[in-house]
Amino acid sequence: MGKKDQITKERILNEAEALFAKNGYDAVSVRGITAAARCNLAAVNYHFGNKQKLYLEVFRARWVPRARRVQAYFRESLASLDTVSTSAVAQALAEAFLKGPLSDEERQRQSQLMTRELIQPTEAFELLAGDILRPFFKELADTLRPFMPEGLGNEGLMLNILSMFSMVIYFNFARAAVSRITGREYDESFKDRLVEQIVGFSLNGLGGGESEGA
Amino acid sequence: MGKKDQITKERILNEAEALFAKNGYDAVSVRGITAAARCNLAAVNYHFGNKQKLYLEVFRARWVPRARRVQAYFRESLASLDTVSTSAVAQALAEAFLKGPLSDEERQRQSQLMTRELIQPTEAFELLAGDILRPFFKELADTLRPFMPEGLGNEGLMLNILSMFSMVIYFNFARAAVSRITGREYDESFKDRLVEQIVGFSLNGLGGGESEGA
DNA sequence: GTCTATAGCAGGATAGAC
DNA sequence: GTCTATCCTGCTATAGAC
Repeated sequence: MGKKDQITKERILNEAEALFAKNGYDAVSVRGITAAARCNLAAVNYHFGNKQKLYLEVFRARWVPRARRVQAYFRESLASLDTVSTSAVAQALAEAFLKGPLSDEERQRQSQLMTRELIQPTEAFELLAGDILRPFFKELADTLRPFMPEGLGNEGLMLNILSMFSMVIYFNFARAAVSRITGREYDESFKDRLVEQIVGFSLNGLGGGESEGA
Repeated sequence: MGKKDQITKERILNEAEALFAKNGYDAVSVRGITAAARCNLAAVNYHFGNKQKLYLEVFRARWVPRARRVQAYFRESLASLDTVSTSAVAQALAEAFLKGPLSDEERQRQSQLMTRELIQPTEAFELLAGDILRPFFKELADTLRPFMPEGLGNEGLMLNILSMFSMVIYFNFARAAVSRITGREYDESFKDRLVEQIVGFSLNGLGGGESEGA
């Protein structure tokens, strides 16, 4: 993004995204956004109608495309392998989300925006769930299905995927707590460690369906 | 809570907690709180000083004590067993958090308040992490340590605990997404299913090959 | 498309009566 | 301890100049 002459609309979108992710919808004022975007207060209403529509546009124009980039990265990681396995899927998933194609700042924005919608869904949740989560989980299910025990139903498979997913997003959004508990900063070496952790933890959970139940 | 004549201070705390959990700090107004508590606007400032101090008091007077109840429930579950195992710990943990001593409403409040602080820590995070999370994770580590492989350092053990924890809180706070993906409501039978899922998934992740418990 | 100016209202907080 | 009345700040949104 070397473009200094970004049009105002783009600058607003960028600053709005950063602020909404960091502070949440209600804590962010249109004044704060336009000040950060070095433009006039009225620009938000001119370009987006109102604050709520700007928030939705952040998801449409920023969040969703980045989620697709992460998914594409995941897909290419898998495609580059000779043989797929559960551990390969877990590895590709954890790497895509924790190291993947996004900058560290983008990754934080992405997971903060999503987690806020998971806690307290708004209109944006429909977009997030319908356009991204549901299709992606479906894709993961299709990929993992051949490796799952025969007795495992679709629900069991989905819960396994959600369990993996919970770790991936937790280690992204709860950085403060994770750093405090482990005493480690989120540098490259710790992210490698987290990928290793998620893969190791998931691998057994995914492969060991037979130890469930009584 | 049959007391209709709760003193105003208590009513304010209750309503404030519900509103802060549901909508987040910034989306909640002192006017909204006092209206819900059927008292005067000035009562918040009289009893708590200001809005921020009321928010902190919600954690001190409501969140922390409830977290202790959940921990006590977990401890008693373990203490009631003849032999402790990794699967028993995972089971007790998942049950304490997903079924445990709290009402469903309390459970939602609790995890929403915590998750908001995990995404975006405020002063309350110090309380939450210092008084509850850190000691509890330490306790879990001491309990699980004997069952872990010799090669596993403290960091590995902590990451295992955090992995379990991530599932537990995810299945509490991301109800909307989980329901949407699985197509299931959070009734008792589904909560049982989630406990089973967390135990099964964690058991192997924790390296519980020696899984003869419960 | 970007600006200034302002309407119109909701927010936190306080003063002072009771 | 609870109330009413009020201050003042900051918010969203719009009108209209340029």
